Amino acid sequence: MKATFGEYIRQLRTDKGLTLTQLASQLDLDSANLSKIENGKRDFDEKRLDKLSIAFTLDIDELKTEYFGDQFAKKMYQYNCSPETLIVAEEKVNYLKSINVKQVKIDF
Amino acid sequence: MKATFGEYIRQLRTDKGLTLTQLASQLDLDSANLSKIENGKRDFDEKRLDKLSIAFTLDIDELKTEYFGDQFAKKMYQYNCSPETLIVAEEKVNYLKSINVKQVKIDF
DNA sequence: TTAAATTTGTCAAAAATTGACAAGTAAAAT
DNA sequence: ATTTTACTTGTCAATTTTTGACAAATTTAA
Repeated sequence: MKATFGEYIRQLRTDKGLTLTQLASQLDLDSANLSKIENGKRDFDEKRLDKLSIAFTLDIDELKTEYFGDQFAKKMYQYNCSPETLIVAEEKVNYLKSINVKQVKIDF
Repeated sequence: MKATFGEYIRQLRTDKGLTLTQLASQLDLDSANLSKIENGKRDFDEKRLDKLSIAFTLDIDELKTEYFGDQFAKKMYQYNCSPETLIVAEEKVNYLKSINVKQVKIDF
């Protein structure tokens, strides 16, 4: 899956033979705005990820991976970030987890 | 460098023997807000990255790497994203670059 | 114990995102 | 051909989020 998140949704939708209006209603969204989302002119709101996963019986974690991967990619592209950014991100996630573990251990 | 972006700034600042007020003024920022940034209670605004790079004679690209790496890590931690997210992000950056190249070639 | 440095709370202003609708174009069905 | 359906685009007020600013602690160190 290399496409943008918008292209991904469009693929899912057309594969299932749904119109914008049909899917939009399942997502509690205006069809005009869904069109913009699919065309990369608006962001998909993360609070609708669960509805999207239900609409297409997708695993929510895979969906989050697609969604946040897309978000990060857009930022990196926009700001011309080096690939190193992602390695740093990985280190920092681990760092955050490690200090949280400490916190939890201290708290109890 | 595993620390958060806030911890990173604090390190730079104290190493140079600057007070919050002194650095804040270089960044055109309130010292109270800089304190919050260092303590992870507010976000550093990306529009000040250039001022930060000047204040500490840092390479702007390294700084961006730290900054966006931190942003991504926070999101991933917050939403409990799988490490796979970063791989997807990398693929999608390449995808965005590839379609942009096409565009450019078509445009001229 | 006084002064400087840092932290925390609050809130209005500014900025960004969202929802909604109107008006357009494109595609298809009749 | 023309009507209907699907999709796209533009706009804007409303909501939400972020920011700047200041007052009032608390902590640290002279």
